[in-house]
Amino acid sequence: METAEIVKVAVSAAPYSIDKPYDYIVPKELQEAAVPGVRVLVPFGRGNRLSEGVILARENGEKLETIKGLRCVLDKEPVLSGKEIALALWMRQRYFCTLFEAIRTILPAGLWYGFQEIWSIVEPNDAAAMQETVESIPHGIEVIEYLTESGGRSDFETLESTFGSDTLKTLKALQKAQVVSCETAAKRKIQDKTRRMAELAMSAEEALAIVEPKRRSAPARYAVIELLSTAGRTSCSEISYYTGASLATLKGLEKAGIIAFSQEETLRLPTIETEESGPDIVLNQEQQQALESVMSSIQAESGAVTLLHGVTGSGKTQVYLRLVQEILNQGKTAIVLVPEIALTPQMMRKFSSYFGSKVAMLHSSLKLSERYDQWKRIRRGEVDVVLGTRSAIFAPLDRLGLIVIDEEQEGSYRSENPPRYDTRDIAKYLCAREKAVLLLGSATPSIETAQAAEEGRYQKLLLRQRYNQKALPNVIIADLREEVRKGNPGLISEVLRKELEENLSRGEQSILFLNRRGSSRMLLCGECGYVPECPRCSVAMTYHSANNRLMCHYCNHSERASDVCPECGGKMKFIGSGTQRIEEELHELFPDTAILRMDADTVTAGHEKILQTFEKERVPILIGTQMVAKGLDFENVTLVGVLSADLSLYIDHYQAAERTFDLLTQVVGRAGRGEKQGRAVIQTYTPGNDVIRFAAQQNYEAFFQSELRMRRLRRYPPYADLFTFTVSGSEESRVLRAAASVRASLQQMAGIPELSKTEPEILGPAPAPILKVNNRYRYRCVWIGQNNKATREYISWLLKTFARDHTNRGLNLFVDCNTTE
DNA sequence: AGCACGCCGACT
DNA sequence: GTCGGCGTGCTC
Repeated sequence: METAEIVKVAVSAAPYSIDKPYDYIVPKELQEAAVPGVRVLVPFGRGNRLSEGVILARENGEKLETIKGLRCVLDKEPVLSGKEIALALWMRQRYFCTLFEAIRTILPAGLWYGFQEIWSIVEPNDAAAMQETVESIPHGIEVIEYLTESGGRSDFETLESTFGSDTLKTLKALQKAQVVSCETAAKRKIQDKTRRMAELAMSAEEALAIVEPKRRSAPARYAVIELLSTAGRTSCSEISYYTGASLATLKGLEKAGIIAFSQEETLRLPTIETEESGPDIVLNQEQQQALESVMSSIQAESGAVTLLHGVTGSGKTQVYLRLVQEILNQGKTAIVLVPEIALTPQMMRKFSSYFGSKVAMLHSSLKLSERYDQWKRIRRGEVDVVLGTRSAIFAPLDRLGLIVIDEEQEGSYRSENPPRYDTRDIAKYLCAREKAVLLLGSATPSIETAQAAEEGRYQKLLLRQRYNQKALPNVIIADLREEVRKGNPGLISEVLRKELEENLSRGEQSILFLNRRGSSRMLLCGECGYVPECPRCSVAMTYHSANNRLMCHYCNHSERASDVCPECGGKMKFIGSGTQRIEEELHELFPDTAILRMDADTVTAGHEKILQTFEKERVPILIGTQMVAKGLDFENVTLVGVLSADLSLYIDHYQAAERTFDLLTQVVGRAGRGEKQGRAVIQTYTPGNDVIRFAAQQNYEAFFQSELRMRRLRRYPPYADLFTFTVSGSEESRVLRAAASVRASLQQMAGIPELSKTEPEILGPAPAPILKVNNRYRYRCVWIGQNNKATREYISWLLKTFARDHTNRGLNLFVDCNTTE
């Protein structure tokens, strides 16, 4: 048996149905470079087109005929460690994605290459024979002529755009005839940034002696040498800045051998105004106890999970900061995660005031290059604390001791694009592996987390005291049915009106929430009721006043907004989030009162700006949708009104109650942050509803118990796991038929003894909430069972079988566990 | 998925 | 005979 160096490669061109580590032989010239964790180019498939891949492992194995050779290595050193490769393998079986998709998620986007196929003319041995062959190939002459005009070479994209969809065929034929050749060029989207540095190439005395005589005639040269003799190695741009010398002057000095150039890598990091270091953190007794409990878990190195359940304003952040300090003292590192919206400049400033340059921030407003450079810093070990949103969980920290997930119930911890990972799962995996502690912080923990804590699977810590002992706001429930009976058809109830009046007279501020998620506006025909829909998706398009266009959020389709109905010729009018109507109603009730509104139309002015105006100018009333519900902290706000508490309650989703409770609790918590007692009015059509009652009482425990009962009854998480199978395709009838076949397969699956133990139930097929997106229809089936290894293995098998079945060509099937939508 | 191979019908 | 339609099967 002949042996050779073989590498296992995760190939990007392999779809899920055939994904596995593929073997490749390492050619002699790549023996050194081809190590696990580096990216490579490999021939893949019948056409041997080059595909990007990552080496997972290397071994000495049998040199089989079928094994192809590695084409080239793209990295000087590994971009993935062995641990990260293991994580990718874990993610694959957990989220039904390919290895390469998992790897792409783990690494920063800026690291990836863009590939170009460059086709070029081969110098012919026999020009006449070549001419003949080219003529026999369809479009051969045109392509060759084009290539000749373009200097003998061109990239595939350009060729395809000039010659159409048959271009590849022509090129392949020409390649076979050895008239053209193809090579793949890789180009990084984000380049490493370097700067030119200069230093003296001789002693300072010698250098000065050379430039001194010409001090008058060449002052710039003298100034440069003077600067370098005191400052040492300096970047060329800085030298130019301080001396006014041009790059030409510097180059002249280099040519004369007086100074020497070198390259130094620089990192593009966002500048944070470094404040003086923060004051010592003083914890109250509860906080201190929590700190000590977590510290002993860390000491125990058991990879435990702790829930820190602290009411709004109980100072969870203080505990996080102290914990991180302790972790750093032990020579370990920490990741602190916050929800998408919460990573405010204040939070960042706080962390940098305590941890200075040891902390790296990863948030959504970073540029691709900045994000990539932060990643490099972390990987080099220059960072001990990472503060960021969801994807920061993949920060390549060594010696990890602690992961904090703040407001762990937030939906933004789940990725909305595949692989749809849940950050809490990844964090649990990492902590178990590193024997680190996972701390889940929340004022309203998710039901799953609270149950795990109740059952003792997680350690549970409570913070009951509000900071400065402030009382929770008084909450009044306003029955909107009663208002209708009394003949008040408006959006503002009698109770709320009175409370608003009182606040106005006292000069205190109020916030009114409309329980709607977005802030979008739509168009509607005032006569026939026609609403413009996206031609590719089954959704109404939203109106953007900035460009007077209708846009679709699902496929990015956009078209000019017309003020005449295309159906009946009637006049189109706006329907919005409702904030405008509320504003109008308030103007009638309180004619001379200033009102601020935050919605689609005011978005261009900037949220920050509106909030600043609200705070500084003490505008009496602010109206907004859910986007203003979170994280606002205004001293002078003593009244909060929820205009329509029920709206999020009757969404067909197992988390509807949990989300409503969470939202109401947060909204109510906005009132009375300062010295004065706060009040909240919750308007509802269902005042008897438990969720609303418990939220009004700020009684998490009661909500949790009742919701848990409900979940058990309905077989929702955490008592079962819901796997949603979505089939999509461009022909509705085929999609529906395929979805029915998925149901049949699931029913078969339910009969397997290993799975029937979990008493699976199957629902559907039913149309997805948004039937059509991007011209693809979607139907779903749901498997209610348990997310365990056996189930996942059968689901994986089902997915692969579906993809391999030729009757399903053009259709797509994907699975999601305990989905967000 | 993406690609080549192969087996049939319509044509110079 | 040959060109090109799509059905079939594999990807180290």
